[in-house]
Amino acid sequence: MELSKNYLPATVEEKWYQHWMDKGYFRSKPDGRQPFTVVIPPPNVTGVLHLGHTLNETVQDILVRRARMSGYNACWVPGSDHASIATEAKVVDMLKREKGIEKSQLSREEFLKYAFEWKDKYGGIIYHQIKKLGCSCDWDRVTFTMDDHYYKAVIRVFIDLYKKGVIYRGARMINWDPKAKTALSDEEVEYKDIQGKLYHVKYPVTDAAGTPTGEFITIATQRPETIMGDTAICVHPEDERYTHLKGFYVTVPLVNRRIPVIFDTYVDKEFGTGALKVTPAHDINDYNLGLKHNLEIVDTLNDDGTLSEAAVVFVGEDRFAARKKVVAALEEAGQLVKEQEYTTRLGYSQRNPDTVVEPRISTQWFVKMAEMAKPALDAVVNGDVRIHPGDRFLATYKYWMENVKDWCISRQLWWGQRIPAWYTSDGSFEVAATAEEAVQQFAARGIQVSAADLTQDEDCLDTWFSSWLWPMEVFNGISNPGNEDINYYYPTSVLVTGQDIIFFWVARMIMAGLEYKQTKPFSDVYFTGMVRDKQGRKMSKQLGNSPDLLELIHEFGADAVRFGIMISSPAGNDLLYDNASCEQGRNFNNKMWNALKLIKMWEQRQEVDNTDANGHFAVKWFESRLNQVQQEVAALHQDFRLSEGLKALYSLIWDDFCSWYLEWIKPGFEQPISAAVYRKTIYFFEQLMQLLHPYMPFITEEIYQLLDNRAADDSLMMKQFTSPAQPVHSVLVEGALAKEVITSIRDARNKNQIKPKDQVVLHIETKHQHAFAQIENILAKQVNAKTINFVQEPVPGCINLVIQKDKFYIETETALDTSAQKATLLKDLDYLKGFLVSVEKKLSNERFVQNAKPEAVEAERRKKSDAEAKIAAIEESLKSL
RNA sequence: GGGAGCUUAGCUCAGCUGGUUCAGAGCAUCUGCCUUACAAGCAGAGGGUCACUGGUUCGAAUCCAGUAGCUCCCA
Repeated sequence: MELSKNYLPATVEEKWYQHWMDKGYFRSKPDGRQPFTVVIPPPNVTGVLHLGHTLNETVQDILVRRARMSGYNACWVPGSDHASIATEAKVVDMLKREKGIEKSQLSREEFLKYAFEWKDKYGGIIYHQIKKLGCSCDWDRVTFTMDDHYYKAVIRVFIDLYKKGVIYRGARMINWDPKAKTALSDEEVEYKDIQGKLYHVKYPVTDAAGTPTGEFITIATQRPETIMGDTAICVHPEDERYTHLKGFYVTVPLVNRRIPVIFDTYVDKEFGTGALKVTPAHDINDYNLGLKHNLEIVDTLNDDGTLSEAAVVFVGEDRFAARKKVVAALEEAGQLVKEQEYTTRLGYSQRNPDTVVEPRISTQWFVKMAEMAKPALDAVVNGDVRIHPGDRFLATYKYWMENVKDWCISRQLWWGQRIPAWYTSDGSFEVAATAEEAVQQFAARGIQVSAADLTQDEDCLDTWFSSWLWPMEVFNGISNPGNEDINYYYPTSVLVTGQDIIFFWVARMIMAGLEYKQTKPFSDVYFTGMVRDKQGRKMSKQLGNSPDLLELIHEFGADAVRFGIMISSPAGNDLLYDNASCEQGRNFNNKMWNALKLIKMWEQRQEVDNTDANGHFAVKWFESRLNQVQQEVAALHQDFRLSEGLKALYSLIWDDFCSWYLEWIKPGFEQPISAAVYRKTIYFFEQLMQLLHPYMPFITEEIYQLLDNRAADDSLMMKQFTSPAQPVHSVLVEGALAKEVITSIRDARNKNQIKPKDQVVLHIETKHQHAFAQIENILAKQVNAKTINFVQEPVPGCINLVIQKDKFYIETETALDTSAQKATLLKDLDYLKGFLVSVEKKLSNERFVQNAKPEAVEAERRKKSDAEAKIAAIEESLKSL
């Protein structure tokens, strides 16, 4: 079969993915083996995979494939979550744009029908991309957080936690997204530094009877549009500027409401004017102050961020438009003292990044976190759940867990699990799975109602309230506890995810796992870094610096993309993505492809003889080298240092196998090759492909299949690793010496401008002739030497080289520049002499000899004798020049 | 404001418990090669006061303290 000039990934990838699927290799069923379970961090159904996902999925596939080849029953469960806010927004948008329908015109059921249609249409895109990337997920296990069983599981957990008193309903200050018109949890708010203004506004002081004293208090505020909601002015009790105002009042500008001056140490005397306007409805700190001082709450905003009736002025205006108008009105009234530039931080909705979150008092559902946090914290602190890399995130995790606040889980949305709370007309409620059960519960309380009298809570649950059950419910562990799958696969092995969702998800999954399975959900957490562009900027749609995954795969091939993203991705660090690394991956593919072509050329040229392949130094050496790297890679995997594992394999394949080994065994033009060496070479290549397979599944399978005749069921992806033999140290040392000698001689040839085609005669003066005798042929070929002689003394008129303790004389017809050689030798000599001095100094230092470890002293002694031998060799060489 | 981390070659990063397997890798750069697997390649080479200042030590990129700069998390 004719092999193409370069490796062509497209058809190969298509072919093998289909083959693996057809054979059912990705499927997992419980059996007698140990499970290795990974659940995909559900990407949400709104989008496409970006490079961050790509990194994530690639890491998971590497772990899963390697486990599958190491005797484990590997199970990787794919899925996606419903992304309540983001998806609902997209569906609302689509309805308006494409069908001219407003959400308000639809019933909940009608809306959900559209949402599911939308999900079916776009949810598959992500799965398609994961497949293109070569991921070995068990596609029979795809799970969606709105699946029937999943929905029920979420409701079951809600009811259970409510009954345990962990979930409660109450009015609290929450984060409000006025665009999505829903509450958010604290974690869904992202803070950004903003250049804002501080407005200084003066409020006229009145006495208790309401008579103006003629005095004013000036406050500084960033949000003048909330003035109408002010219900007090607060000053520090020890602030002498204000102590005389005890018992006095001020009049709120524009609305002329009389509010008290209160005193609290909460106020910072140094900030602004030292006087704080208190707006309990619109600021969390003001809210707390209000609670403490029994202040009235005047909510001046509607749920869409416009001013409400309570604001009296500018009713219906958006909060930011109202701000301008209020400022203008204050100025006109002469109550605006000054404006000042001011840097502040504003909270933005994570899912509507252009929307400023509004603190708002609202009745919502909450999960009490303190009790659940405790065991989840312990699990990580005591190492039951191990976080990689290292414990860099331990401090963050600890801090959050120790300071965790209650979790607001209700969302004013339709796309999600509807809260199973049932209300009577007077507002009392019961939490139950169905209206019928609620009726019974009411009856138990002595309240007689019928199901028709009850209305269900309009709100749905936070998406993370479903995601935190993921490692359990993908195996129906909540909806059908104790089933075979959950018993076998749980707890899962590794969770691979971004560090940005450590609180949203990782922490909460641990809580849920401990609550419902009394066991951690996973043993290891591997945090990947963030993918940035090569200038270090975050990937973003606005910058347009995020490449499209399918285009990348089209351009370079999936293996090359996987390579590119892994090679530059040290564990946990951010990775600066550059197309160049995919190019490197593509070139690597090509290198392997060409090595295959070379070896296939020999297939018909085998010469059966009696030689033992291990008699060939190259074979002996590469075998050891292979074993060595195989051990290294295993150790790196233990530590989740996947990037370094890939580097080791890249170098083993490209440098050791292609550049050295293949050149060493390569027969001359149209010459035969020893059949034994050929078989061994096939074996090595197979081993290399197997080691690399988890990283680059497609090309490795393709090469594996082409290397030899394979049975129909023989697939590299299912081939089990064998444990590596011990590398032979002495052989590795000899190999390293051979490389050094070859490189040095080539360098000498270069420096002396000997043309590649010009042959030389090499004379070797060594005490270890046998070491060179076994590589004589290799050496001659690699340095283009006509003959090699072993000598006992310097050969005049040659290029002189000293490598380790041996001397080499290169005889050539080219005119030699001895001064350059001399200079090189003198430079080496100089260095060695300096080195020797430092070693001798150490050895003559009594404190060193006494204090240092014996091995260290011994090492120094060895350095000394080595250096002396080298110096002698160089000096001799110099003499002969 | 509180906390965590980082600073090593032009770029991206390795360097675990202090000692030449300590100053490394990949990419980029330079030189020479169209050598019958590969120019998406081959063969070589040159790049670094290990941020700065002190300290501990016989010995520090490595341990300690301080300084500067950068990044992230939290309020």
